[in-house]
Amino acid sequence: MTKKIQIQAPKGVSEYAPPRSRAFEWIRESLIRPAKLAGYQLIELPVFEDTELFSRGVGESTDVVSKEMYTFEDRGGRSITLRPEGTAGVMRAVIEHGLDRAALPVKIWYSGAFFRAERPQAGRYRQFYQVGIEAIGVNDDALDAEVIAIADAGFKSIGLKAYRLELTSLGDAQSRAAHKVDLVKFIETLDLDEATEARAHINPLRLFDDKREEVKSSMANAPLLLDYLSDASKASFENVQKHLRSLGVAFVINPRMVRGLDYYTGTTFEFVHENLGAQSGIGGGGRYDGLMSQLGGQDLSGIGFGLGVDRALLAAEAEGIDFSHLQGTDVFIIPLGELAMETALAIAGTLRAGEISVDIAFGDRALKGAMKMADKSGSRFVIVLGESEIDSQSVELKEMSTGNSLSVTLATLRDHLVSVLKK
RNA sequence: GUGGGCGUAGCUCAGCUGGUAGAGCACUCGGUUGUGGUCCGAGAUGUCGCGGGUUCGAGCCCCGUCGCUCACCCCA
Repeated sequence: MTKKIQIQAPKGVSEYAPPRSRAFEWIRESLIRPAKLAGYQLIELPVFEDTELFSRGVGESTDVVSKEMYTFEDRGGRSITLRPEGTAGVMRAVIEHGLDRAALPVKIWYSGAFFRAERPQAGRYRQFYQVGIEAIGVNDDALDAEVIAIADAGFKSIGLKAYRLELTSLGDAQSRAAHKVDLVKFIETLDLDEATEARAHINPLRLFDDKREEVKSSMANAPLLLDYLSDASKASFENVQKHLRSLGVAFVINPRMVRGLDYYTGTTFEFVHENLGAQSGIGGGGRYDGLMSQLGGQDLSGIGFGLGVDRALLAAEAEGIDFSHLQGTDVFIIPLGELAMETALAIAGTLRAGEISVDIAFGDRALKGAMKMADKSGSRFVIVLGESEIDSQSVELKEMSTGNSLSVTLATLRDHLVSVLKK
């Protein structure tokens, strides 16, 4: 006798089964809809790429690349990595297909699963979902602002309120270089443990992101990059803010914000939710000047964002957003007997062809049980279909929320429902 | 990689100082003939994560192990 071992999902993956999957699907759609309405076009990419794409694109010095990638060798001996983020892959595809040789900017959206080999915790998964956009080839402050506004519109459309948009600028190369000199000087005066010291050495900016109180307080007086911006960078950053204000997008400046990926330059931003756990970032992005040329393409700038679908769902749940409108079909048909089932199937087909969703009570259950099913399904209307209805070719269309019903002939049922459901 | 918490019916959990298991929700059927949401009745469901130890006896104690979870690091 072999012992049965229950197979479980791999550690740390996020999966969504009904009924929660309804909310997930709706949120994913809602988050990306503003981008579609703004002229962004879909790109479907592989979930795995040549490992070098990420080490070169995202940056060898990032934690994401150095210790969080799912990397393996394929049968041809190539080093393959499950994508940990979206931007590098989009850049690769844009270069590979020459999309950047058309009119600029190239405006792309994507949606899919990403992978990081981290220790899971609330809101942090090994497989997680993001939607994102990239606008490549135009350096325009108005575009920066619009990209941010699109992300904000996505969050607003699902009803989120308890979040803030944090904004900063990493400036141009010379601004960053000047700041780095002083920052390193400052950090050298601190008494840090070895691991933190090492991190500071790789990227001193990362110390701003440390959550430990002692590190936070010792960084309180650290020089801020925003104070080192060149005149041009400063003007550009102010311009982005001006556009955001006129768009009515609320934001706060966070000069201590740090992004985890190395390619960011200029405008960077993060959406932070207020009642999630430690993993409170629900989306973020920024401008990246050198990424494309780094990957062997033209020297074009780009800006984009990634929004966490899993976290947006958690945030929506934390805010108590109501998903009940997502459940149930428009119509639930209860056939009584075999002939009625045949008719029910035919009616369902006709209605569905008119974009009306229809469920049927299968399995020959008692009327009372079927009514309970209809009730629990959340369907808006129910139709009981028996001999008398078939004889008369008309049904009682009962609205579950009110209990009222209306007699409608089968011939006019579809048109009637289309007009009722339209509003 | 480091630290804390937890693993009991499908779900949420209770189980007192050790005496071989319970509630609520959900589910099925019923409360007379073709109409749900409330109410009432009946029913099904667990190798108490796994392995070892202590004990006459362990869901409760000890050791190990696996898993989940939260936090650090980092990030969506």
